[in-house]
Amino acid sequence: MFTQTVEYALRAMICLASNPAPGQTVEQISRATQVPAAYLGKVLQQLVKQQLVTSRRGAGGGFSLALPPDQISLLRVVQAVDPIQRITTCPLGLEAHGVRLCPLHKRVDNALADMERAFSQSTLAEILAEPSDSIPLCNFPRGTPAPCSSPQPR
Amino acid sequence: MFTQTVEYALRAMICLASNPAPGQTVEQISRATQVPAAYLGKVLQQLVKQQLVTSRRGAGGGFSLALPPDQISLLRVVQAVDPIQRITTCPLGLEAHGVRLCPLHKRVDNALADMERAFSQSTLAEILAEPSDSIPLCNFPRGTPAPCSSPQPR
DNA sequence: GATGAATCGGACTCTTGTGTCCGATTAATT
DNA sequence: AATTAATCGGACACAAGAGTCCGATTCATC
Repeated sequence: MFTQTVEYALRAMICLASNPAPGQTVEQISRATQVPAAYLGKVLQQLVKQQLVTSRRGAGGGFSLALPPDQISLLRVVQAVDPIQRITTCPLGLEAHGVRLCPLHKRVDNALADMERAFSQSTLAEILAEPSDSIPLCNFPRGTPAPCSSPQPR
Repeated sequence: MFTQTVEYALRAMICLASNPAPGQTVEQISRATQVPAAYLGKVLQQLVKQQLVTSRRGAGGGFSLALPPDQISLLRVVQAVDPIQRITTCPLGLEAHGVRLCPLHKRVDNALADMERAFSQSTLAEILAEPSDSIPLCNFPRGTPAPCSSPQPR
């Protein structure tokens, strides 16, 4: 249903949002999100190009959010890497349908619209603030000693 | 978002449902749905295997619905050819998450659940019965002389 | 200025979805 | 029995998604 890339992008954005210090490297994000580093680089590029993320090259460089986490909806992330294509005209190209979709495509498009709405309604900030035993990307329940953002030795 | 195959399968099922006479051939369905005949054959095979469609080989053969149209939901068609994969366990394999999804994956899975629900609620029969100017697969507004199920010369 | 750490971009590989083609099989008709 | 109309299955071709690799570039630090 969703591409790997969308899943990866969401993880990366959550990772960036969960650590206030700017400039996480691909390596760091890769470790936290368990996304293959080389591919993660590509995904981050797309996010940079869509201006959801900023990057700095060279030593001390890395990636940061381009906006505060409460201003980035899941939808924006999804649209940045693999846009939800709404059905605007009849896929069969039937003239009689045109913009007035038939009942079949109307339903499919409505489902897509619901999806958009759902994703537009939650932001990175909201997700991180939500009280839950499971903290995104973190393999420790809330309140245990080792926080997920602590550097892990390799 | 949805694969071509899902779109094709839905069209084919609507086509079968819209014509009560059993045994439409790949050629006929292909013409009505504008799906490449050779590929449509593959898609129909999947629907046969999932027991939504029956087939008869040889002269006079073709495809028919295996169930009355009011007992076939869009969801069943979707699940037959490209199942919506719900998120049941943490995609990162984090033990602390397990079945208790984190807020991020919870939201994604909720969206998938909404999708399932939406598609489970409409049937082929309902779609065909819906009053609308646009009749599925048919390039003529309701009430015009040439019905979509009439045989087309080539 | 040299070194090292990092992103950036392009080229490549691998897998999967989409689509074609054809021979084998099945069944109705003549 | 021969012919014809149809599904069925496998092999192949092409394109796009997923993932790897490496050289070029940028920038901080020594």
